[in-house]
Amino acid sequence: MKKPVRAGDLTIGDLADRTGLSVSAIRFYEEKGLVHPTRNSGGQRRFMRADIRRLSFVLVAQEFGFSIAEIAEQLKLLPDGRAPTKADWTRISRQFRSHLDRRIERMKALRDKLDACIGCGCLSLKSCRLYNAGDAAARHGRGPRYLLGDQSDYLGPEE
Amino acid sequence: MKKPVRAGDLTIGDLADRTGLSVSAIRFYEEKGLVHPTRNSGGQRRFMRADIRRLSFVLVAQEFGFSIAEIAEQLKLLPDGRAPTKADWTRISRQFRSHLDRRIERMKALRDKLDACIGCGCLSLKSCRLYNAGDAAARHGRGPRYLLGDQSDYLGPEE
DNA sequence: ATAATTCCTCAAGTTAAGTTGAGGTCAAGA
DNA sequence: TCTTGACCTCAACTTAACTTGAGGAATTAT
Repeated sequence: MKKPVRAGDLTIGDLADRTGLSVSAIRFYEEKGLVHPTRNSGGQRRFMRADIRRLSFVLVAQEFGFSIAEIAEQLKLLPDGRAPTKADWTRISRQFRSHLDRRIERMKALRDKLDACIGCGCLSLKSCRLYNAGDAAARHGRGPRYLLGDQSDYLGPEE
Repeated sequence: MKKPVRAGDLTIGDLADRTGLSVSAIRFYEEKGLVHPTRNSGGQRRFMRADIRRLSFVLVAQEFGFSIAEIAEQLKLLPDGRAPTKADWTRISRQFRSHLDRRIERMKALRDKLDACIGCGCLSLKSCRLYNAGDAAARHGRGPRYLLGDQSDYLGPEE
């Protein structure tokens, strides 16, 4: 009958079973600062039960397309030494929700632009000026100037 | 005064200027089958104006989180030899839109689960059974069993 | 006709997010 | 106790999506 050495302490394998992550992924996440296990006398990692939730959060955030660095940023809002309280989780969840909302809004905006573009058939020049320019959340220093149907489809006055 | 060799033909540099992509990225995309330029007598690539739109589509789709492979799949719906017509673009745009809608719905569903989780504070066990299980679009063979607050927070009857 | 650009290929490097494997230690159960 | 399974570290490999650089050819500008 396998039971935790000390109630509330989990081995890396336990945590893997409970989150669905691989052991190697959990070690990797530790390296990236997403979890901070302690070590037992023999040098093995020991996790808190709260880490199950921490890693679940990581997985969900990844599904939403957040990078590990961004997730680490969010997780800094949780206390490190003690187990997070209800208030701690509520705070981080709200923060996260607002990030999500922004992402969803951005997707919808892009989709609506695409819709407009379908409407015009994406072959006329003037009627399809769908810029990206206003998207605050656009990737740094990259991205398309226009959506579909760029004004440069028009060769210019010399033609 | 720089002008296209033949009306409608663009060098890789022209295309880079017009899409905001780097020259190397365009070569890379060719390799991945996203564009199919011809070559001039000297072996240099020559693109059609329609490729501006093709690459804009690639950029937008990437913003939405589609991989190059997925985008290539979509672009197969466009004719390869001739320039795409309005009907061609309408078809692909509609296809794409439905993919988008599914993605947005999925995000919203996840967000709502997260909301429920905020409601319960994510610390009670039984009240927070937010499974991923039903998500058809979940990544293959991976992902969290539960959202935040796994039932395994409950140590079991032996405690 | 030259010089300056731009283009070409091919190989190697880069970042993110992990996985895999070698070689060795720790812990749990019979 | 002893063996087997779980764990440890560290280095190297993997895929996606590109970038960078070397060495050289084609175009364009003067």
